[in-house]
Amino acid sequence: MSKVSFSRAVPVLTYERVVEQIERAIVSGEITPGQHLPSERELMVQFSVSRPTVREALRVLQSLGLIASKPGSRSGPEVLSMSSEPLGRSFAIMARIASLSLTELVQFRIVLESSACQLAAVLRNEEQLKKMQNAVQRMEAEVANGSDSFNRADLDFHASIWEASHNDLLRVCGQAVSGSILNLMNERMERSADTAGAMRDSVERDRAIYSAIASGDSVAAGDTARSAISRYFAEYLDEEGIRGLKALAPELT
Amino acid sequence: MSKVSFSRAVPVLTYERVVEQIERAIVSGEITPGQHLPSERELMVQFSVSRPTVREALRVLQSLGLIASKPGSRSGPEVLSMSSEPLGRSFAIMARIASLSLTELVQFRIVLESSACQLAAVLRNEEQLKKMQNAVQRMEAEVANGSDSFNRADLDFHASIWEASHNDLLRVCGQAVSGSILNLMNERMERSADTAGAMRDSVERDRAIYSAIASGDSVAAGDTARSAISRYFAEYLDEEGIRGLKALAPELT
DNA sequence: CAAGTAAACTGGTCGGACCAGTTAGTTGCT
DNA sequence: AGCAACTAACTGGTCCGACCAGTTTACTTG
Repeated sequence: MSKVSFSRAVPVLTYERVVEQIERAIVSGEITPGQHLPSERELMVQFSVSRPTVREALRVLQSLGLIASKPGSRSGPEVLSMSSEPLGRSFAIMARIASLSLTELVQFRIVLESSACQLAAVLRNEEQLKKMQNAVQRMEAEVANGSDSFNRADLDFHASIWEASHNDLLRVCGQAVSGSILNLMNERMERSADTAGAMRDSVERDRAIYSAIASGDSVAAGDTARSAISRYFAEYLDEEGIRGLKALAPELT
Repeated sequence: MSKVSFSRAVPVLTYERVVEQIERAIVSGEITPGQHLPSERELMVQFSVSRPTVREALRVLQSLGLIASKPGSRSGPEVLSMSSEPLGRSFAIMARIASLSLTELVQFRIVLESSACQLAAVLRNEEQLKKMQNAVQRMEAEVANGSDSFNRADLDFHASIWEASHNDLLRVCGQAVSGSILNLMNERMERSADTAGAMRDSVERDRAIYSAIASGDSVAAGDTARSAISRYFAEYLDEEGIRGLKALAPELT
């Protein structure tokens, strides 16, 4: 009684097979970032397909963030190293199209960012700690100078946390979802933030997170970050969202 | 002293502008999933570009998971509803190309899966609970019947947890990273699992997680999942990975 | 009126062509 | 001989026109 499981008999498109072959060559390390693919005209003879087909395949690979084409370049399309851009784009699309609720986004961010703080508390080095401290101080100084430079300092602070977590996956996803939340909130409501009071609250929260990370207490860092973010977003969530939040951050009660 | 900030003067590619316009129309809800775009020949007159240009744009949108083209369809490319596939693809690519370490992947999975368990403990309904129980029982029954059907039951169990978390973002990312871990481990080492003993351990772990979720205790559910996954992967991680794990799962000590 | 067929579409692929930009090799000048 | 300017070759971006195989629609025919 051998269980045979047939797979969908999908028609094979020519350009897809070109994509497959090149993608395999890249992810397998056969071609490494920085190297160059053959030119389109060279590829069309190697694959025995027409140039439009080659170009459609290259466009797909480009939208996956795997390669970049530059006209005039004598050396053909360049193989890129990782970039968070296509992932961020997917996140943004999902957030907007996929009926992804603000609740889900906020929960996701809480999970990622508090975990990053836990990791950072243990893995951060002096240089990264210095960056965080510097960013917090700049936030403090910029409270009076309008929201633009303040927000930049705020972003720098969070970026240094991601960096200190030593986990690129956390960083990329966290930053992507943070951006999506900003977009979603910007279009849903007037940003009630940007007032001096809200800025001072932000500084206080970030300072608390910084202290916990600096002390090396991962539990405290996680708890502080969790409750800070939770409290910040709680007012925007519905009842079920609040219940979920309490499950993620029991220390809120 | 007004701060002007110039943006990169990127040359505007024709097909990119077509992508932009269609993408905007889709994410803004102007065209909803299930509806159809005009045919390629119709699009080329609307955009005043040639068909190759239209096709390159459609290929990009297709690789983003936004549309699907089917030859012969009288109604043009269909606008799709969300799918996790492009996101999963991005994850897989990042995992393999981006020098993403197993440590990072495992940390990420622990964070997502334990959080899903916390949420599921509070938000799960009876039907989802039933699914989990059913899956665990099937795992138990299939221990003797080879790894194939056992793994299927295992996957079903985790899938029902994701479902019960009521957070699609967690689910998509969690499943994507789980797949990447499997791939990475499969090619790095012989799968030492699949033995009856390893299967029984899995059953025991999943049963513990199930009990915690069923009891509605989110803290216990999170702790159980965290330590279960951590213990499972600990042997594969390096020293820094272990330190990070301890930061994420203090109850391990 | 029903069944079958033919015409009018669809997307997939191909070949050839032109343009603007970059680059490398060559030429010409000092 | 060394260096600068120029030219020719090649790159990707865009376009045109054409053909094929498949599906859908509408018409013709029994």
